[in-house]
Amino acid sequence: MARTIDKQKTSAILSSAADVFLERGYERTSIDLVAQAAGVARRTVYNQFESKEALFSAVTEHVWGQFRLDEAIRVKGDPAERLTAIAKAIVAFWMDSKAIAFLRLVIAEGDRFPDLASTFFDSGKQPVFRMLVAELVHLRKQGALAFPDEELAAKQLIGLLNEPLMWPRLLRLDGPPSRKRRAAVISAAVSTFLAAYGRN
Amino acid sequence: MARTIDKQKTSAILSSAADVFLERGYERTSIDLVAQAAGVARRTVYNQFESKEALFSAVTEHVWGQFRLDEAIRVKGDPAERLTAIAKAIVAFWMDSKAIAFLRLVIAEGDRFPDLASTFFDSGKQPVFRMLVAELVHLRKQGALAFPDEELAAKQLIGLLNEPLMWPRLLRLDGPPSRKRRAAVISAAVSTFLAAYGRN
DNA sequence: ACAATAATGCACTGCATAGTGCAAGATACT
DNA sequence: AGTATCTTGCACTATGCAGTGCATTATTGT
Repeated sequence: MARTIDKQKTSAILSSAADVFLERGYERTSIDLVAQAAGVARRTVYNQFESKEALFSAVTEHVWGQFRLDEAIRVKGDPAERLTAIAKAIVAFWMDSKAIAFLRLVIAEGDRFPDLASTFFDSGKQPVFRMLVAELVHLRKQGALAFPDEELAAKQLIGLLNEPLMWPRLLRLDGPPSRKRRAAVISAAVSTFLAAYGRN
Repeated sequence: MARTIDKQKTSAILSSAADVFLERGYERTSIDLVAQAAGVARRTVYNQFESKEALFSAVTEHVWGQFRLDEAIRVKGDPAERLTAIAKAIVAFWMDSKAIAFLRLVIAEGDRFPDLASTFFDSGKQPVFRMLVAELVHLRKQGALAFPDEELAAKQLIGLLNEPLMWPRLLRLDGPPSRKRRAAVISAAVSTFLAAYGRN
């Protein structure tokens, strides 16, 4: 063998395709556009990816890898500090505009690519959600919290964060929130949550 | 004049086009599909609407008219009852699967049709939001509630409702919630909110 | 230098679709 | 009945795009 597939071009294609798909959606993205953005011949795209659908799948996996939630969240201290740490992680996840764009894509193309929504959910939301539920159950066992339905409680906390911070961005009505704004929303969310379920 | 535009056909086109656009999105909807769904010649669609974009705009306006929030919300009683009434209205708004589909469309096509998102916000979310804010301010003036930022408080309440009830539907992970589930979420949201901000 | 293989460019097919033109038929007002 | 006007169906243009074939060029390990 004298030459192998150019890995640099492969990743240039993946990364450019990610940009284009995230910005324009599936239908309005042509292979021509992707090739041009990657500085590569269209034929090369087809040499490396079976079809537009295959490229799209590869792209979603690729993009996905960039969003892995930081697993190393320091959860310690009193209940307020522990919940604040998790809340910060949730908020940080959506800070990246690409994460928002990806969510838009999931919502828009979820019908045509059913795996997309479930993968997004399983790999993206679910782990945070599970961690949060586990933490809530832990705190309840300690007697620091009291609530009847831990899953609903977890969703409530997430809603207290996402509705003010993520919604307007999903609808393109706002840019990323300032550090101050984030801190205010996180603080209000944790306070509200603890006022309802805290036992102190 | 011996004949006017057939209003029945016009509304058949609008209504069928709404179905198709809401289900398939803008790009994947062809005028052929719309005409077929409406039981009308494709040429007739073009006789009545300038272009696909014009049809789409007419459709969004038409769909929009079906979603007007019920203005006749009975807000009376103690704070819990008053907030529950508003919460019910918010939840009811999203019960209709077409409202969810419309939201999906707004998110997906907001880029290509910038008016869409702002109109949706101004005519759809904003009125409820304003009403809720006004009610919160009213209750604060009465001394029944205490909070520093009424807009944030309103978003929190909306988040407590939407995160559990609307999100999974937007991502096509769930169907419409049962009456029981809705009641549970509304009750938990109002309780949580009052635990944080109630003064009794 | 050589050989193997990938990248490139270009022509090409095939298909879906937006939008137009037009003649024939249907419809409703007078 | 007569007339104006809308509807319909069909042919047609133009465009964009997915995907393929192939000859030429560039690259890289040996």
